Amino acid sequence: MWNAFKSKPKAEESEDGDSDYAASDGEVSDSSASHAASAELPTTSSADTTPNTSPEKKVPISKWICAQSSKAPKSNANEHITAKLEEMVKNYESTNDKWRAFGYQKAIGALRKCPHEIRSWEEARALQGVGAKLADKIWEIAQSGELRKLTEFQSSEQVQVLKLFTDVWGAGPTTANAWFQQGFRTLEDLKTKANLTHQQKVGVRLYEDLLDRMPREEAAEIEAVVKETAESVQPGVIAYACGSYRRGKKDCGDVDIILTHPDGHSHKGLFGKVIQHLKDKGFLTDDLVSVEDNENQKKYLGVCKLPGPNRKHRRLDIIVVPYEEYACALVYFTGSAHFNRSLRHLCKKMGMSLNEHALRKGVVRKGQEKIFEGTIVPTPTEESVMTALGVPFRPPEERDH
DNA sequence: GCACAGAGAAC
DNA sequence: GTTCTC
DNA sequence: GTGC
Ligand SMILES: O=c1ccn([C@H]2C[C@H](O)[C@@H](COP(=O)(O)OP(=O)(O)OP(=O)(O)O)O2)c(=O)[nH]1
Ligand SMILES: [Mg+2]
Repeated sequence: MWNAFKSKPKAEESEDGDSDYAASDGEVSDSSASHAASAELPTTSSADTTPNTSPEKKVPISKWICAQSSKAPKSNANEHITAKLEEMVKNYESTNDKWRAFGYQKAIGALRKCPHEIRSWEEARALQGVGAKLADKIWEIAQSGELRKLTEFQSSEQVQVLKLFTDVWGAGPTTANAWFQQGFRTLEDLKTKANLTHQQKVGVRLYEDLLDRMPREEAAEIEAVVKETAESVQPGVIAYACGSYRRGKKDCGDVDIILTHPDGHSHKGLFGKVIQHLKDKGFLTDDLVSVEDNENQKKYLGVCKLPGPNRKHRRLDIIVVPYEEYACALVYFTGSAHFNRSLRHLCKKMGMSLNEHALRKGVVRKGQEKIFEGTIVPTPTEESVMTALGVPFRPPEERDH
């Protein structure tokens, strides 16, 4: 029988990441030579290699999405197209075809930024990230309003079930497919017959609540609870909601809170205390990722519920970071994920590296592998992280790629 | 044919 | 080491 | 999926 699931290439080291990101433009792939040419964006004006200080490689930055504001035309003139392509992304993600999903996501970003409606194949093909295959599909939608490939997915029981299962927190494509192969088709099957990890049990039990997004006002209430608790445990603590909330989104999938302390050391031991206080209050209802014996705990992922009637369970993520890493941690935790991946990809092209801990220069890689870590570039602020890369500073609202 | 970010935690 | 998530 |  037909199998919609994309198997992993057998051999070693499959790199990876996950499906989505990209979008808008630039960020072409890679390989040796510095990009130089490439057709590219209308905005590309040559003469824009990074003003980056000295030794790093010169890389034109105008085409990288992290160097551009995410602000798009108020109304998406190609909504009828992007809606269908978004569906395709979900289908491909659930079937473990992450790089194909990645490609679609990139094209969607370009379509969103496009101020006019795409009507012809040539218009579509001219967009960064749209090749012949996607131009065919975009043209098909523009012409007929339909996408046969999407209809095909919708009539596949396997794909529909994989989507249902990958929406369980803690279950990805591999697990979802294993369940499908075992004959499971519904959440009830999972509850009664499947082997579930702790995370997946919580995910099934709170399935609906955890798929829901909350209004930002509710996220602000959750931020306040954590902030007050942290302050009571360690006066002077810095606590902010990042993620989509900090980017100003109207609704948030969860609340991402960063904790640190300006004295440089009082963040130590904070984790255990804050989590314990929140549990004593009855605020946290379930843990998803939380290190038992703390001290070096980096993150807490769990579920909370505000007091009172008619409240849903909400996902809450907390990270605690040393003050010296605050700027890089803020950039990371504010996102978006696409923005981060773009920024990190750009770093890599420049012979640098960026993670939630630090920005490094003089990094030596052999292929994908890092041979020498390089040295830390001091970055006291978010702005310093971006300008060190030659990327214009963007406020959180403009990093919503 | 290669690269598409980089890391923490659960199992 | 793989899977999943941020 | 795209781009090189
Ligand atoms: O693959 C990922 C996922 C997340 N992040 C960072 C950016 C993101 O903004 C932040 C918080 O993650 P989350 O999944 O909560 O994303 P969000 O941007 O807050 O969106 P949502 O409203 O769905 O929570 O962590 C990454 O760097 N890579
Ligand atoms: Mg979030």
